[in-house]
Amino acid sequence: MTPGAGGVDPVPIFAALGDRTRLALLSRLADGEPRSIAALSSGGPLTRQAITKHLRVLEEAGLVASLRVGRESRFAARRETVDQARAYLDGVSAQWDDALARLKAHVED
Amino acid sequence: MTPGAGGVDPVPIFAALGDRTRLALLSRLADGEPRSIAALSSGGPLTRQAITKHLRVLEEAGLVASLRVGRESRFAARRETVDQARAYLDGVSAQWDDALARLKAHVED
DNA sequence: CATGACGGCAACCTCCTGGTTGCCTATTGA
DNA sequence: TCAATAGGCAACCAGGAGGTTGCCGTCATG
Repeated sequence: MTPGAGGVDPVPIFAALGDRTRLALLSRLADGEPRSIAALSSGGPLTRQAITKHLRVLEEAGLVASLRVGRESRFAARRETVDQARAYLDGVSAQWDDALARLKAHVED
Repeated sequence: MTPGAGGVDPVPIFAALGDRTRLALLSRLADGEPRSIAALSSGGPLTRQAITKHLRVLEEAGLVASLRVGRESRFAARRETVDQARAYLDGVSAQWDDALARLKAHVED
């Protein structure tokens, strides 16, 4: 968990992203428009229940937020969490750069 | 899989990242230095076999590359694949921006 | 050359995950 | 008011993931 070290645990985020169905759901929600469970499960081959479970996983990872409105619950993507995942990967890359920089400095001293 | 659309399948990459042990391994390897399986499994509580399995998962996701050297196989992180994951998340964020931009344009027309 | 370190292979176990089905509650609206 | 729609809850199931142990091949070296 070394890189970034920004409090947030990236593991559940990546785990949530590591499933095709969930990644597709997030992608559909990534325009910011909240959608109901029924809307999200219609069309696809999966049961409403399966979609619900995936949405809960995304929600617990913070990638999505739900809001109950009348008899339906609308889900929308949370950009913040996506950015945290990006930041973590940035940290990993930065580690590389630092190592290279140190190596270079050492060679040039 | 919509965002980025750059050929590479991001799902196995995120799935590989979505495990604490593997994320820690990648983090240790992210300085570019290749390390042997024995080196990577010494210290931690896990068996060499467990570490090996995790390394194979990382390798199949393209996050790591192995090179046999004498009697040991050395693993090193592959920056390229980390960047592909980042690029995917960039694509997700971009979808947001586009939607907002379209909305704004629509309001202002 | 014989011994120890490195690692692959396979069997096995347990628990979690993705998915289904059935049923029940609540809200909507004709 | 009552039927239809949206969704929650729980049980259940198959398969995969993470991990262990045991054993065997290979390379290095005292």
